[in-house]
Amino acid sequence: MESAHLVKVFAILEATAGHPEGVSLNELATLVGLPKSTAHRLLKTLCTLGYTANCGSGTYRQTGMVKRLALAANDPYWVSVADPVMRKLNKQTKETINLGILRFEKIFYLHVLETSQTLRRAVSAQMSDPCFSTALGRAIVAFLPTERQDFLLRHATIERRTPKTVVEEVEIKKILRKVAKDGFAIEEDQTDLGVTCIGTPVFDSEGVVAAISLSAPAVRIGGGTKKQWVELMLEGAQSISKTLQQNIGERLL
Amino acid sequence: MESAHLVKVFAILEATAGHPEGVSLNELATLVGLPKSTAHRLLKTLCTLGYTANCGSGTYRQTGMVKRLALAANDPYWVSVADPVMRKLNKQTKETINLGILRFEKIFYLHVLETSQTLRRAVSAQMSDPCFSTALGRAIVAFLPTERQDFLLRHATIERRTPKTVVEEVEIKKILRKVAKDGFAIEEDQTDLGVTCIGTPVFDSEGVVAAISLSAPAVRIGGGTKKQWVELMLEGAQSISKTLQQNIGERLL
DNA sequence: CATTAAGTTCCGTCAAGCGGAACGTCAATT
DNA sequence: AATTGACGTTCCGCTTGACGGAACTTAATG
Repeated sequence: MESAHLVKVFAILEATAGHPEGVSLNELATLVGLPKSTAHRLLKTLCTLGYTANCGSGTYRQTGMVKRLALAANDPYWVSVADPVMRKLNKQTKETINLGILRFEKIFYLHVLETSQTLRRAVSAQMSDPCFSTALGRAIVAFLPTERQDFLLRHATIERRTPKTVVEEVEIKKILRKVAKDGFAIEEDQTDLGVTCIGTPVFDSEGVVAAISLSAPAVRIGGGTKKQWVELMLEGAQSISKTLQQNIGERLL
Repeated sequence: MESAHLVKVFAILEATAGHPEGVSLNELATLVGLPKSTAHRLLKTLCTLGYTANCGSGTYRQTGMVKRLALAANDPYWVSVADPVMRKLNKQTKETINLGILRFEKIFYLHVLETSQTLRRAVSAQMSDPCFSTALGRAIVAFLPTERQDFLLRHATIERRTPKTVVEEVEIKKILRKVAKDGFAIEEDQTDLGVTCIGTPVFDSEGVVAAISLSAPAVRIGGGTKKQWVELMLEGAQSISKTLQQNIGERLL
């Protein structure tokens, strides 16, 4: 027979749509006509996938990810918001600045401003990279709810891009904790040998949605420079976040 | 382990989001990193559920249903569009006029204008009824793609509300074909004995999204009156459809 | 403190998803 | 017209993970 499973999942999603403040498990279960335990299991799965969230005391609500299902049209919007800030960073540092998002367990580049210097790592928009080895990825993942992090750790392909790429789950977890503590990610030789990246997270009103990163040959990132650039990147990301949060609802399509 | 299934399904949905014109199976499969046959199977399921559609020659696109997942906020919009028309019908006929939509295999009433007469069938917004026995439901289902109709026939609970309720699949199919041919649904004694309903479908740019119905005690619907009211209901539904189609995109949130 | 209602977890059963391989179909190329 | 290749679609045996009743936990109420 056909996927009865999906019918139920979507029924639950539709049902949560009408209740931005959250619905109780019971209400949901009766509304969609499902046994409590089944509704609960599905809801839990949806939570680990990030489409719903448990807002305490057993009530559930949709997250922004559901909107994003329909509105990948958001991509150009994010680019348009981030671009001015990225340009400024690009000018100040003379290095490559990227905007990336997490989509099906991979990092996709939405926007890339290349360094004007000849030694550069050439990426282009629409390309994707694994999410644990990139500063961009780490800057996003570290700020996701832990259940979603665990899920990604278990499912995302962990690819050894260079001999130095960290691939042990325990190590990755340690790194993510540090990123969460620091507020930014730094990565050396993880995706390409000789390339260092600084990644900083971008938040909308619901949490991380993207990150920006600076990537440059390690030889150009000295001690003082590094600290300075981290500051610039953090400021940049915060300024993008602020714009996103001010425009809540204005540009959802 | 956790629902790998859902991850894939949502990956596909997210991937289709960026391509309103449609994506080829191959592109999708490689984009989300899934074997072709798997991607194809999931896509087919999503199609029968109505969330994607096959736009010929093996390319697929999202339908408006994905938006509706996130935007049950559309409900008030539809009510606001339909209300003036419904009021007019209510005044002209002096009977109860309903606006309903199909949601997880049931008909939900979004808006009800009751007759002023004392003999009435009392429904209220937010209530739900089975989809095959109501004129409202039939008026919607009859205009859905056949695969989705079949799916509903197989999954929706077919409830015998009165001794006269039609419950045989073959009979229901026959009725739906007639509704599709006529452009409206008429139902007598199917949900409540002594109650007759006339249902007419409302379309947005993508297809049926709702229906309006008139429900009245059979004793008040004579031969001439019936014909006249069907005309009025058809006109009303068309006028609502027209408004919806003019506002494409304007009010998606 | 008993009682009820709601959320959460468990677990044996078995339906249903999986995906490689085989098959159709169409169009460009020789 | 035959050949090739690329892509969409279907098949089917293997195995996974969904199912949901019942038991358990927690919170609110009298």
